[in-house]
Amino acid sequence: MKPSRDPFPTIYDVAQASGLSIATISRALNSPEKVSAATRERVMRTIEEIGFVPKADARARALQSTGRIGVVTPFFTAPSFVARLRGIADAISPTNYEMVVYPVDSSERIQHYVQTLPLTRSLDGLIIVSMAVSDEDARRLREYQVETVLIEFPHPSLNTIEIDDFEGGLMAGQYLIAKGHERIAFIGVADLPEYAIHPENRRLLGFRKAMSRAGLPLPEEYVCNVPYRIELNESARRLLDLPERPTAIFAATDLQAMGLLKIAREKGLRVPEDLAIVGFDDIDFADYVGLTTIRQHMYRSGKLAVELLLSRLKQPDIDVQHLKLQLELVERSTT
Amino acid sequence: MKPSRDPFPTIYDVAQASGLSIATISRALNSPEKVSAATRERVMRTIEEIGFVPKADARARALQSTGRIGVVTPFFTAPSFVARLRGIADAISPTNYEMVVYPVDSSERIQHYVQTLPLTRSLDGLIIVSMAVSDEDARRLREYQVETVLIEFPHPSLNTIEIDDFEGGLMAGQYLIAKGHERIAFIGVADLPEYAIHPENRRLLGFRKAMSRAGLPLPEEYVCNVPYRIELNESARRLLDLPERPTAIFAATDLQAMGLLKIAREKGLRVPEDLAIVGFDDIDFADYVGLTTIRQHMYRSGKLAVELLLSRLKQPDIDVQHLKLQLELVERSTT
DNA sequence: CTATATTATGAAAGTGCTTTCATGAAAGCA
DNA sequence: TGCTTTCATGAAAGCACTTTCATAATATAG
Repeated sequence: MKPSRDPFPTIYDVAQASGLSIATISRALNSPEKVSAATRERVMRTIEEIGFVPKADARARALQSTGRIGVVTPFFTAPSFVARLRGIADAISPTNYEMVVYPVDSSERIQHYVQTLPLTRSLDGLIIVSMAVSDEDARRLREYQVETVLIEFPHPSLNTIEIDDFEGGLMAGQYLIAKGHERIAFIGVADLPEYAIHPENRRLLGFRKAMSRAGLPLPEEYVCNVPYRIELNESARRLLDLPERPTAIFAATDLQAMGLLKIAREKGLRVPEDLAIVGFDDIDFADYVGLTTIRQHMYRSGKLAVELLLSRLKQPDIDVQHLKLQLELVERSTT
Repeated sequence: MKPSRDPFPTIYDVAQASGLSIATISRALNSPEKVSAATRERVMRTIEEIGFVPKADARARALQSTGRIGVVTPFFTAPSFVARLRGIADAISPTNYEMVVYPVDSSERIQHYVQTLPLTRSLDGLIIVSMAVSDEDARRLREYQVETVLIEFPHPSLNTIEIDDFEGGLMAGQYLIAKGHERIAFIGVADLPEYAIHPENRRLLGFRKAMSRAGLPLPEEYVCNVPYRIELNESARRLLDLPERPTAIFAATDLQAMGLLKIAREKGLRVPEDLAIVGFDDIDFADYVGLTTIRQHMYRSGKLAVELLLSRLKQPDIDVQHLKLQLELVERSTT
C-alpha cells in the first residue's frame, strides 16, 4: 500500500511521515491509552503537519458499526432521570461508542424516533428510558436489528430493565403498617405528560394490596394526585386538613414526599410523630432531608442497560433479557 | 467472502442471488451504462427482492443529513451541571442537530477529546462545559474549523459564555456586610478533580475584595476548603467551633452551603439569627431549603451556548463572541 | 466463414481504516 | 543477573465496496 500524492492524505501518509505504522496512527486516534505519550504526540504533530483528516466512511466500513448508542429519554426534568443518565454515560464512556441523546418532549417525537432511527441505521443500539413502546414499534426495532434496551417499561420481545413498582408500593405499605399506622394516605402524580409512562399507578396498586391484606381501609379521600414537583397543590394541603388526618403518607415520588414534608412542617406537624412520610426513588436529596424512601437504583439501571446492550452487540444471538432491579427500603428520619 | 444471513444484505448476497458477480452489481448501481439492459434489469429485480441497501451510502447519508453538536462536559455529578445540560438539550432539540455527549472523567480524556473530536467525529459544533482549554487546544480547534463555544472558561479566540465569579463573590460579600455582619467566613472546594476548573478561587477573590473594601479582616482560619458534596468534613465543623465564630458564611457552592446548613442546625445554631449562610449557583433545591444564594443562570447558559453556536454555524464570518451572564442575588431565609 | 473490433462480465487488486496476533523491548522480581 | 510480565509496536487480515484488467461472448467486416 503506497502513500499517495493526493490532496487528501491517508493514515499511510501519516505513518510514513512519522516513521510509524498505520496501526499505531489508528490507535493514537482511537484508543490513545494504548500508545505511549511520546508517540501520541509525534502522531498528532505529523497529522497536523500534513493535514490529515480521517475519512468517516472508511472508518465505518472497517468498524462495521457506527459506534453510536442512542438514548431516547423523556426530557430530564426529574432528578431521578439524571442519575440514570449518569449511569448510562458512565458505562458508555470507557467504550469507544458515542452517546447520542434524543430528548422526548411530545408523543409524536418518540414515535418519530422509533420509526426513523432504525431506518437510517446510524445507530448500533438504542436505550429507551421510561417510555411506552408499542408492539408495532417493537416489531420495527427488531426487524431493523437495532439492539434495544427498554428501561422501566416491559416488553416481551425486547431487552428490558424493569422496576417492580407494585412491589415497591407493597413494601411501603407493609412497612408503614408494621410501624403501627392505620390511617395511611397516598399521593400520586397528577400532571405527567401524555407520552410518559405511569409507574405511580402500580405503586398505588401495591400499596392498596398492602392495605387490604392488613384489613385496613383506604378511603377515596386518602388517595390524591398532585403535580410532580416540590410545590404541591391544594389537594395535598386538604389531605392534611381532613378531620381524620392520616398518620402516614406514602408519596409516589421523593420529590412529592419532600413537598409534603415542607407543607407538614409549615402546618406545625411533627414528622414523624404526627405524620410519617415514605417516598419513592431515593433521589440525591432524600438523604439530605432524611426521607425514608423506597430506593430504586437509578444509576445502576442506566449502567446495566448499557452493559446489556453491549453484551448483545457482541453476541447478537443470546436471548433477550428481562432484568428486574431489586428495590430497597431506606429508613431515615421521616418515619 | 461469504454472503451473510443478515437482514441487511451486501452486494455479495445480491451477486449470489442473481448469479452475477459483485463487480456487476456494483456497476449496475454506479455506472448503469456499462451493463447490458437485461443484466441491469436482473440486478434491480434481485435487489428489490432481497431488499438490499448499500451500507456505506446509508451511513454517509445518515451522517450528512443531520448535523452533530458535541458536548464535552465533566461528568455531571453536580446538580448544577444538569441544569446546564438541560438547557443545551432543550435548545438543540427543535433543530435538526443531534446532541452527542462526551463525558470527561480525567484530564487525559479532555486532552484527547479536544485533539481528536474535531477531526475524527465530523462534528459541526462543539460545546465545552467548565473545562480549561489551552491556547494550543484553542488553536487546534480553530484550525480544524469546528465552531466551538466554551462555557465557564474564558478564551480570547473562541466563543465563550462566562460567569463573573469575581463579581459573584463580591456581591455575596457586600450583601452580608450590608446586613451588618463583620465576621464572615468562606468555604471553598477541596476536592475538585485535576481536570476541572476552579471558579471558587475567583469567588473567593471577589469576596476578599468586598471584605477589604469594607475594612473588615478575613483571618486565615476563616477560609477553609471542604469536599464538594453535602456531607462536609471536619474543617467545616471546626469553623463553627472557633472561639470567635463567624456570624455569616459564604459558601462557594450551594451544595456546600446546604451541608453547612445541616451542620449548623445539628449544632443547635439558629439560621439566620446565629449564622447567616449564602450559597452560590441556585440549584433546584436551594429554593426548597430556603437558601440565600447567588444565582447563576445555568439553564440559560446552556441554551445560550447552543444559540450562539447555531448562529455562528449559519454565519461563520461573524466575530467570536464573549457573553457574560448576569448574576443575581436571591434572598431567602438563610440570611 | 474467418479475422477483428466491441461489449459484457468476473477475478482480483485496490480503498482507508480497525483490530488481532505476534514480537521485541523495557520493567519487575528473585 | 537471569527470568517472567507488561507494554508498545508492526504485520497482516479483514470490512463493503469500487475499479482495473483480462477474458469470454457477441457483433461487424472482409
